[in-house]
This record gives sequence, C-alpha cells and structure tokens, in this order.
Amino acid sequence: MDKNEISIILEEIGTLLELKGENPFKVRAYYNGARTVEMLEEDLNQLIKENRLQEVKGVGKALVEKITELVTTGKLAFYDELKESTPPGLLEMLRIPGVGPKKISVLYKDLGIKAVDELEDACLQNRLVSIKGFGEKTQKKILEGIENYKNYKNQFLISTGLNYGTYIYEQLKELPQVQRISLAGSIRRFKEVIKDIDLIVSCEENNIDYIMDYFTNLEGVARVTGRGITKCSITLDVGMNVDMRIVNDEAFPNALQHFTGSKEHNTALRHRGKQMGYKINEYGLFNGEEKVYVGSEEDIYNILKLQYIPPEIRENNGEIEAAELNDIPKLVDLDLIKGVFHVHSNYSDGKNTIEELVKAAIDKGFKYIGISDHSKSAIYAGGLKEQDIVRQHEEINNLRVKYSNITILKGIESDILLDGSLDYDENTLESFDYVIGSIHSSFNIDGDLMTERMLRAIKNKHLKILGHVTGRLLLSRNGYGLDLKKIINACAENKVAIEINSNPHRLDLDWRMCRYAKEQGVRLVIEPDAHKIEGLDHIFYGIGVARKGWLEAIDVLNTSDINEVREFFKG
DNA sequence: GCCGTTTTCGGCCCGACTGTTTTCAGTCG
Repeated sequence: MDKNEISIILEEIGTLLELKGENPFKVRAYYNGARTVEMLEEDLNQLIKENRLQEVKGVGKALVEKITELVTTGKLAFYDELKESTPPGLLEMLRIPGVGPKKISVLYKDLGIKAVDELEDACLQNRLVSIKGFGEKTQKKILEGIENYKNYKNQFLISTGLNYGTYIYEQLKELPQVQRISLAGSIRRFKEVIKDIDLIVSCEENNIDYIMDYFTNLEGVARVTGRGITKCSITLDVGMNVDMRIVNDEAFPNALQHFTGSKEHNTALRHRGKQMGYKINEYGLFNGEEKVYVGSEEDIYNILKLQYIPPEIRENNGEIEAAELNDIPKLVDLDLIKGVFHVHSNYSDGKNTIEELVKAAIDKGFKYIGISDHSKSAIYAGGLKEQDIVRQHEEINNLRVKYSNITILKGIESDILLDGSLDYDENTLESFDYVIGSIHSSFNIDGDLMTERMLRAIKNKHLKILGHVTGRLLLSRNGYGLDLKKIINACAENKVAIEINSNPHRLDLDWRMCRYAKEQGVRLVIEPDAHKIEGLDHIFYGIGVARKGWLEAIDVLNTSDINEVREFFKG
C-alpha cells in the first residue's frame, strides 16, 4: 500500500470520526496525518524498518501503529470497524453545501436518513422542519444544495476558473469605487483543479453596497447565494461559485494573504505569529491590541522574519522553513522560456503548417521550435510513415534557410508500444534531433506492467523527453498507476527530460512530483502539446505547474539556449 | 490524537455568515 492510498484512508478516518461526533482535535490529527503522509519525501517502508516513523512531525504513537498496520498488512482493523458502523451514504452527504457532520448526525439519528437521495425525499416531504435546529430555510437550502451537487459536482479546471475569474476581475477593476482588487484562493495558488473563485476588493466603506450590487448583476450570474457586510457570494450560470470579500484599503494586503491560503499555510503562519506574539487575521497583524502597519503581502512575511513566499508554493509544504533560511527558490517565469519542442503540424493531427507555426514562434520571441508530430502507430491522429518523415525533413531544411533567426528542430512524438519499444527502426530514430516518447494506446494494463513498459522506453538512447507521463485527464480519467518515483529515477539515470504537459486537461507531470524530479537532477520541459498556433499559449499553465513545483529556470530545459539544448539532445 | 526552552496536561488558528434562536451552533473558508 503506497502513501497515496494510506493518506486517503487516514483522511476518511478523519471524516468518519467527525460524523461520529468525535473530539474535533482528534479529527484534525487524522487530517494532518493524511497530509503529512501524502507529502512525505521518505519511503514509508524504510521509516518503519528503521523505527523512525514517530520522528515525523504530526505522527504520534497512535498514527505510527495504524500506518504500520496498513503498510505491513494492507489493512486496518480500526478503519474497517469504523466503516462497518457508518452507512456509506453519510460520507457523500457531506459534499452537499451547507450540510456538515453535525447536521448529518442529527438527520441520521432523528429521521434515519443515510443517503443523498433519502435526504432529498425528506426535504420534498417537508420532514426536516420538524427537527429541532432545522427550519424552513435550512430545508430549502439543503434541497438547493443537493441540486447543485448533482448538477456540477463543483469542480473545474484552473483554465476555466481563470477565464471566468479574469472576466469578473476586469469588470470590477474598471470601477472608480474599487481601490485595489486581486484574485485570491486556489486560483492564485494555481491549483490544477479548483472549486470556486475568490476575489479580494478594497474600497471606501460607503461604496461597499454599490460594488456588491454591481457584482451580483454581472452578466452570467445565475443567483446570489449570500450577502453580508464584507462577503458576497454568487453562482455563475456554469455552476461555479464566486466569493468576493471587501475590506478597507488598509487591510487589503492582510485580506489578500489570508484568502490566498492555503488553509494549511495560514494555520502554520498564524502559529508562527502567535509564538512571536502576533495575532494574524484577515484585517491585520496585531501585537497585543496594537495593529502593526502592513503595506503589502511582503511586509507580513518580513514582520514574521520570513522571506516573501510566492502564492503558488503556499501549501505548508516546507515553504515556511525555507523562507526562514532565506532559501525560497527563484521560480521560473514565462518570459524565460526560449522555445518549445512538443508541437503538432498538419503533417499529423495539427491544424497549422510548419511555416505558420514557425512564424508564430518567431512572433512570440522564441529562439527555437521543434516540430513533433505523431508516429506511425497513432493511426487515429494521422501519424507519420517513414516516407512522410523524409518529406517533412526536406520541408524543414528549406524553412531553415528561409528563417535564419530561429532554430527549427526535427522531432517526433513516438508512441511507446506495449512492449516498451519505440515506433521506428534505428535509422529513422537517428534522423530526428530528438524523440518525445508518449503512451497513446493500451492504457488499461496493470500499473507494474506499465512501469516496466515505460522503463524500457526510458532506457532507449533515442528517447530524450517523456511525454504526458501519467496519462491522466483531469476531472475525467485517472493516471496509469505508475510507480512514478521509479520512472523519475530512471529518467535521472538515463538523462531523459520529463515533460510538463501544459494542456489544462493534463498538467502532467503533477506539481507534487516536480520537486522530487528536480531533486533527482531530472530536467523538466514545459511543453504546449500544441495542435494549432493558439495552443502554444498553453505553456502559461505549464509555467504555473512548474512554479507550484518549486522549479527554477535551471531545472527547465527550455529556458536554455539552443547550444545547450542541442548538447542535451546529443546526450 | 499530537505536542512541549512556559507545559507530560491542557491546550490545539480565526472570523463571517446563516438560521434558528432570544445568545448560539453549525458550516465554511
């Protein structure tokens, strides 16, 4: 059983205990434990063998026992009993907005409700109003919550969130009443999947109502779900919730920091503040009763004797410790990207000609562009047969003469076949400047086999870049179940770069693994996987992933100049 | 359940909003 599975079980134990009305701090201990295990760098088996698991912060005697039982036996009696005694539908009910563990507990005890559908029936039959603590409005709200839950399940790609978030941001920014405004929350932290949009606005007190009115009347607003003095919430037609917080301008940096989160980062930050004698909330930073002047987010971190921490890495994943040591990495940025290698032309399933792509790359200021169409096994995508490759290489030779201010590279996105071999013979593979290896078929084999398949491809001397490694499609398909660490280690050993596929549906390699790859000395490549000119702009999302994964320019191959790139491809 | 140069017991981050209640509990972020 791996860390991820154990983390999920600990998390579920936390939820189950919460439903049972357990001590909230005990519940939190399990949630913390789940996070700790998920983020753990070291191997669990190793830690257990060396009796060092209890040295991990947040893991005490009880969790050591339970994790050990899970690792060694693959089961946990405590968890099984807990699950046995709780109807599974109760867990799902938690996902209805406005319904938490306390309400579920009462509903279960008083009305015997143990699933979402039963709750819906009970609301429709007007049975909730009879319970103490429940009323007309609660029942209505729960019913609406169920509808919302069923319709949308409340998850969106970061690209969707940014589209709508930027639209609202731009509208509000134009208002003279708005002093400062920013997106916050998971979008600002660049989570790959988001649940809602957070906006922070500052203004004079007498303008609050005007701005809230404007906000709730924006085009695309389906309904207003809450409105108070400082907070206003709406749901868009597409089902996405947007929370706007309004503060006075003096508190803007504090509010921005607070609502950017993550919750875990803020908890740790407040804890640090408390030890230093400060209280931190969304309105300010206080030394006793006295408010400490804060002009920017930077000030908050500096007062706490920390280097500024960029929003993307605020996940309580070592950033506070790093900031303490002045050791926050200088994160890679979009303007440092000098070119890309994963681009499809109309030779396979791309829309544009090579020349159009080259011109677009020049316009973007790129110093090089590689063309990498699909290989011959990708029939569905019009993959290139040997004679197509000859034709394509001739065209590139001609374009190289015509466009001397950019380097055009000959690449291929070769299918990694079921046995781990690449799609062409030695001579053909030799004719490319580089080969990207990706899996496009036989997804549904066992994780171990998939790992072996990929390891064999990595050892092929022609393979230079591993494409969309886990094969996941966000919100629709899980990855292949690879042993990612093995894959990354092998890439380090064989000097193979790993792609960060910037397509917002993929964002693969995941940011959580970027740091591990970096530490093993693996180069990452931020790739658009473009199928038309506009697709080149997707690298914006890849940059977000790279930043969230603590990557610096030196970790990213396509920040290098062409000579270094060529050297890397020569191996 | 975890943790400790104040502590091995008694804390554990903090506040807004809502709905149901006449002072507060639950939920959310």
